[in-house]
Amino acid sequence: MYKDTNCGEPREDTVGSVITVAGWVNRRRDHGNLIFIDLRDRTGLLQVVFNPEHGENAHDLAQSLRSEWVVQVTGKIVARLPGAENPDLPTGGVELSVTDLVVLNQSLTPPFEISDDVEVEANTRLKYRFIDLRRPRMQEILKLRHRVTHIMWDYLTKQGFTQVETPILIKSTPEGARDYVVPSRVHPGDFYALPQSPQQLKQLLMVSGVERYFQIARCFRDEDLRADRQPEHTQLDFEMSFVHQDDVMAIVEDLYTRIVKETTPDAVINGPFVRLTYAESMDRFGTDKPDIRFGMELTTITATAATSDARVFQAVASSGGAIRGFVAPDCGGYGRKQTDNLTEFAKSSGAQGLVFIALDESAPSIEGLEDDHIKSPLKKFLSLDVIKKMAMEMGAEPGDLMLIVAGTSKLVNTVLSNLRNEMAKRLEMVDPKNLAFSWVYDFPLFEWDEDLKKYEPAHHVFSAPKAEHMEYLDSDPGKVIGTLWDLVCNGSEMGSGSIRIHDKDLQTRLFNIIGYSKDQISDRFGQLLTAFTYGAPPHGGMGLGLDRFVAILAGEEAIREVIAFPKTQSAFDPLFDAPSQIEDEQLEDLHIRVVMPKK
RNA sequence: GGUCCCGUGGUGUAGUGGUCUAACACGCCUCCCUGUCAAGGAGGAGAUCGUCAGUUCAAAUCUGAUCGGGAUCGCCA
Repeated sequence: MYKDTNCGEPREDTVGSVITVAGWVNRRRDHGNLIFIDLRDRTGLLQVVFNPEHGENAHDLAQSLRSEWVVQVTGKIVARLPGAENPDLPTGGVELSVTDLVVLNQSLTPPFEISDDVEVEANTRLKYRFIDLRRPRMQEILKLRHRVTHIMWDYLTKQGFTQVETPILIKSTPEGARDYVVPSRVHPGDFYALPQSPQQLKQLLMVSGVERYFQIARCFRDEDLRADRQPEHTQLDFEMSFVHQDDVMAIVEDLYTRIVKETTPDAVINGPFVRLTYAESMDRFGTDKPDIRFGMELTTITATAATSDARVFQAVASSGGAIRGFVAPDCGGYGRKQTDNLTEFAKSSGAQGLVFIALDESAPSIEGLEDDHIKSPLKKFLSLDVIKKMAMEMGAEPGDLMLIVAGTSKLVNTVLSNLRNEMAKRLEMVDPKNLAFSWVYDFPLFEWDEDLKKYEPAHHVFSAPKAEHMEYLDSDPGKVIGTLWDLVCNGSEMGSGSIRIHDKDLQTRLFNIIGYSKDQISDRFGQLLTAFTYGAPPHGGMGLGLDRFVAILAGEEAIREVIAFPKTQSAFDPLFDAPSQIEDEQLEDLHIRVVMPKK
């Protein structure tokens, strides 16, 4: 070993001991005859002092030291001079008085400072990710992520789960996202696909009798990126036999609560997790991933609004649309600029417009509202009675701002849920330390796809319909509720699970409903259907996004921050310059010809 | 595919038609300095303002295109 002690370890009780440490020069303070170096390794910082009286050669050499050089130093741990202690460092009571210095490696001046409080452009950070990861914050996140997966391994092992690896080179079964694809050399013209998730594999493992499987599994999707989406992400994937919905939820709830408590003691986690049906969640929050840390729940006022003279409202109501809104408390004093800004925001989410009704705080009550208490672009179309009625339905008080959107119910929900989150952010209604988990369950099995004019699986095709809804499978598939749920935290989807179908005939019926042909079914799902004919146990499980979970624990918005080597929004890796062209010989081996797109 | 924001020494920012021969902080280099810890002091180097085209007597600044980054809708678990 190049060191017998870590930089973060020495304390007052080891004063007098002679130690050797090794690490990076974090900072240098050169006083001429006295040189201080903060030496950094994974455990922390240690001040080392070069004093010619204790090591002349070392002192001479130390004059050449620069940031990020890698050095090994030997010396004696001494107590700091009274008054020279540094209370900000755990090792701040002592320092290393150096007798010997070995330069293990020099370093160029790093492209940016290794410090948490320097914000560097994303591209530069990724190009020099190996340096970026030296920052204490990034080291902390890497360790946090490790601890999370460690607890998962430990906990699930104790619960009788077996970790099984599944292939990365598998078959393209296009459903949902676009596949990443790998050409085969041995089979000209054929391709593997990288798994979007190990869904079929884990179900096969249930048929194999594993009963309790888990994997920290890499999943790939060739879709456009977002702050919370990378081309490859990691999920805690698990599956259990002989379980019902509550059994699966109980495992996750216990596991996630433990992880939060053990890794992020400052966080305030709710328990037990809130349970909402999909229908209730859509009704109250307009989304299936509600942030339940604040109120401002949505109200439907279609009937009342339709009685007004506002043509927008009448038109929407008569065409079967929805008029909904929520109350932003104490925002009745918003000026033109602020309301314009909100309208702009609503439009960016797809709204035609945003109707607001500001209620002046000087109004004695809702009943006592007078005409000049009200500000609204639709004021002349809304009678005082209608406004009062809408305010009462929505629970508005004098001084509040009512925000209303009209349109198809899907659009209204999208706009209002985005707007609700935005208002919470602007009004600083959320404490970032607060982790509010909820289970959203009873999802519909299918969604009508307006473009394709057919039903699409709301989650995936393997979820079991509720027994009591079987009768609607053929008559009205949109009505069928599945044994299907999501885990949601702070408005972000953390994972989804279901009780799966384990019956060949039922699974085939589902495939038929979403319009798969016989050939497509046997091509993509033949192996699973065959397996179901050999004694498949009832089973269910979940896939839980690890990156999002760690990001929430770390208080980061983008999962990029919790992935060691992430890609940019255009799925590019500036560190390796990937993707890149390959040699002609490689293409030839793979029987591939490249056709560039026309400009 | 759409919309929006950003791109100025190594890093982060200021400058939004002429006074820019581009400013500031940090970093970097040289010298001085034995108690600093975001050390201090003195001096110095370093940028054709992402790229290309255009408007103009004059462009970092205006326009268009393009490239790159980010946010978001579509898309996507």
